[in-house]
Amino acid sequence: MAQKPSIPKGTRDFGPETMVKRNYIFDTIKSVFKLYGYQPIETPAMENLSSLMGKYGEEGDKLLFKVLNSGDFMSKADDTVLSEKNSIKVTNQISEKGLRYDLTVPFARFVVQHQNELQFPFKRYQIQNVWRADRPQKGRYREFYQCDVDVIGSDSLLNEVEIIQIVNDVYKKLKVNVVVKMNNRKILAGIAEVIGQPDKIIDITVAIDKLDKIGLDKVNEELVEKGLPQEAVDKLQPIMNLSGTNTEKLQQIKEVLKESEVGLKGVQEMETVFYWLAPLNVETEVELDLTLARGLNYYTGAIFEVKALDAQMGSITGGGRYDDLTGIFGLPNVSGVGISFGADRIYDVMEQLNLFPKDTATTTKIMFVNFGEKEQTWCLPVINKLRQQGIAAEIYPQAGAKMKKQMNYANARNIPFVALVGDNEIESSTITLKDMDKGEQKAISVEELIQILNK
RNA sequence: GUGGAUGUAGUUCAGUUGGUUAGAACGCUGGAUUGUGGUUCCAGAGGUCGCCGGUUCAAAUCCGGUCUUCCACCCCA
Repeated sequence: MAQKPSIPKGTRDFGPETMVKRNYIFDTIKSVFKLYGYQPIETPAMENLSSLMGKYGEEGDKLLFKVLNSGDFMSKADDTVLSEKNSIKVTNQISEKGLRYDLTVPFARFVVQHQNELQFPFKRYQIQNVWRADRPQKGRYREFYQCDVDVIGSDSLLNEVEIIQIVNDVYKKLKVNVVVKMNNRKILAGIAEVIGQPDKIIDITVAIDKLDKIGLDKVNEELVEKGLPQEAVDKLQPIMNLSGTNTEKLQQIKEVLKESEVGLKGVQEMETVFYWLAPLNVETEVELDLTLARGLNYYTGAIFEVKALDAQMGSITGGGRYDDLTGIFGLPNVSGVGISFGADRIYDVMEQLNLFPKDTATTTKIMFVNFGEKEQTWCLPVINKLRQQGIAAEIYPQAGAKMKKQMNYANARNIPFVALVGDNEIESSTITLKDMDKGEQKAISVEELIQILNK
């Protein structure tokens, strides 16, 4: 007895209607990327585990899918390691490949490996799926697509400005209302420095990040729990209570950070970005949010996060600047900045808000009813002609199938026109064209048919 | 990884304190209509009640395990 087929947890099949909508998102994003001069690359689904481990923090390592070695890997494994039953050590013995967790780290690897073939600053885009062994929920999958743009080999803040423009253009095209939240790791480092806890920066940022969600009191509790002295937590309070416009916030934070060189550098970077952005008439709101932390620990400068305004969903796009990602792979001092659009979450948001254009559902424009082999033979050259004109056309493949069945098929597939060619039409060299929406039909010539369908 | 909910026809869901042969709507197939779909009418097919085990004379219903989906935490696109 055949077992019920299924797919792994957190993965999905996509049917035709879903794919049409997904492609709409991919095409839109891709068109904007190209418009700004980015070039496409792809990298393998698998990377060497050594390239992936340690880049996403401790949590990230756990969420990596590891691929077993090929062959009789167990016989080669060290017995003492196996008997220890330590998962991490055993993994090292039996797995040396893993599925990519994001597109940024493979990109850094790519840049280092191909540095001599690339023209810097290198602007690339990459649209591929990534895998995370997370527990699935709404808007969280184990396999999902990221659409990344990065520019590497330039530390100009113009790139940050460009990324904001790209975000604006993409969401304007998709008709999704969003807010771009921005922060800077240097400011966060400065804060840690000023309160005398520079090595606690990760704990501090992770806790501050939750301000919206759990409130000030709980954040303070968590900070104390993580081993921060009370006086340091106290010093942090004015920062968490910042308010006003971006400029006002920066003004206040500058005061707090006046002792910290890094911190002031961060503030200055933000000021520059906002200054250059101002005359560009970007409609999307860009908000300085000092509670924005982002977990990925390779970020060193600007960090971005984009949230949909009209739907409840985690961040749908995120990124930032990384000063030394390529350093780990042997190419130091190359700065990059990029951002990643989460296609699956964007899809969920657009589905919720009903933002997909209706006509994307149509594929074939006209279907020829198949009355029999003789009629079929007459129709095929006509269909060829239509296709040469770029008109999507097809014929029902079963010669002489019941009319009702054929019409039903066209209707179910949302094909807007049906052509009927039987004895009468062949005799007079015409085609009876039926408009499925209006239900009207008329006899016309092939030339007229092309004209009507080309509209 | 921790805690909670969920699973019944292709789909969305009913199903009483455990009690004959598990239902509805929509969809599907055939017919009314042999050159006309979307409306209507008639008929029909379709279920190991997620999976495995246990309690019971008897389990969709109670218990345990497991998997899926969803929710919260963690983290994130």
